[in-house]
Amino acid sequence: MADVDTGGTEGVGPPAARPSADVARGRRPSTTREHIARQALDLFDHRGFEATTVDEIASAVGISRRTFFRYYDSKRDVVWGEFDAEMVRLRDQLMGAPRDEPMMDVLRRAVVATNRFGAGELDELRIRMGLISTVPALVAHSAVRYAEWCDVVADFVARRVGGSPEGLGPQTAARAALGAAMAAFACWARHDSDDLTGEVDRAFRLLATGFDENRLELWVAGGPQSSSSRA
Amino acid sequence: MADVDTGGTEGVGPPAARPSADVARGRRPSTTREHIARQALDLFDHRGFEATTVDEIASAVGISRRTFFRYYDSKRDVVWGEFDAEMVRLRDQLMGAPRDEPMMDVLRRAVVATNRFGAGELDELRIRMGLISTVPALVAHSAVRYAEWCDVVADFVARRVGGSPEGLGPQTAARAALGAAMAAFACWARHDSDDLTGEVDRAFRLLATGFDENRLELWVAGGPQSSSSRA
DNA sequence: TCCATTCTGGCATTGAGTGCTATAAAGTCA
DNA sequence: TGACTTTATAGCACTCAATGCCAGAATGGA
Repeated sequence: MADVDTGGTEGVGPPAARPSADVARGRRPSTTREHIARQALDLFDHRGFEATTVDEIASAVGISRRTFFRYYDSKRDVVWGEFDAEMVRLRDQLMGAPRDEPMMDVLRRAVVATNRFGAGELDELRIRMGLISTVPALVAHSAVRYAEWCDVVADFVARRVGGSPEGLGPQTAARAALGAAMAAFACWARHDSDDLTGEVDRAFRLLATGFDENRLELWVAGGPQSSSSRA
Repeated sequence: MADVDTGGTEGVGPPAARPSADVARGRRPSTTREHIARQALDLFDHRGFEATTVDEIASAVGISRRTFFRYYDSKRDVVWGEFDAEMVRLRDQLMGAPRDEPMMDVLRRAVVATNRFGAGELDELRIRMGLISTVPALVAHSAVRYAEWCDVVADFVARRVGGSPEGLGPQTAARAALGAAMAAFACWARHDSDDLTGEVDRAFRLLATGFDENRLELWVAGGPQSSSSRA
């Protein structure tokens, strides 16, 4: 697990890794991660992910191929945007929850909370999630990116039930929760459910009730919505 | 999802795809998928997956690089061996279960049943699973390979609870079940739990009870073993 | 022997990703 | 203004996975 980070971590020093030093020294970056991501997503959306080469992205942005790889470690990583920041938010949500709130409730609320987006972000997010859940190379890469997500959840579960985060219990809970979240995102990205929050919420209710086939109200779309689903 | 199959599916015609025709016509294959897999796994185990090139595998087997790619679509696929055959077994297990047996029980039994291995296979399996759950490139590829597994489970769940296999319910159940299975395998491959069946069994009991943090007996290793865990 | 079939090997090509180096652009300090 | 340091960029060379193409080897059948 050594290439999970987003920011380039190479010999010299990547542009985005500058921790807002006192003053801006040295040559200024000629572009931003966001700008590259926008151009790239546009190309991916129109021509397809595999059909778009890094050279094409670079020249669309107006930088060299080599510079592209200083902003993103790989072509795949572009689709993930600023994923790391959400990881911090997730951890905060989980660790900050009251101790007496049921574990699975905390988990559901945390995932819902970290996935609340403004109307302006939703279009781009749908493109991102659509790519991630359909393009084989990105489906594959998602496993690596989501490993970090799993670690955070496993830590949380281990605190609740005791034992090591590496143990079977926390690992199983974390990976199952990941599955639920991925299913919600994929369904939302595919058909035009305008209620991402509701999908996440329903998925986690199924998870928390052990997928009881007798509680049909949990399985039917448009079932009882949680209060938090009215974003 | 177009490159999920194991057997090479290229222009000419792959060796392993021959459906046992009447007689053996044409030049005979100079090796087998199994032979290649053995040599490759040996190299991966000793030198590491990334440090082993396809050229090295090919020359270890005594074939050309080009021929390697006629037996396996990619270097990653070698680690997966004959994964497709198990997919058929899983589907049979799920579809053949009595209708009145609880859904999650069927699922648990099916996964346990499709993962029963002889003592002779366990060493190689542990190497395989260790690689799959640690090497980033293989962790990534696992998402693509397991997509098929998810489809099978989602079909089964959809039959039980109604609705489309693409719907949120079946997708969530399938991906969560996959998470449970992966956690069990990873834990077994990492520390030397000699009881793969037991790990799978425990993971699915957690899943079926909604990860209830109050039922501590489910979370503790060595808790109440199911009858089927005595392999 | 001729022929169709099947597998193999070599060659060329594409595309991702990395290491190295020279250079451009910016601020700092004298 | 002119070194000097810092930071970012471009270009080149290289490795490696993967794919298409084609010639040729091995095999059985007519």
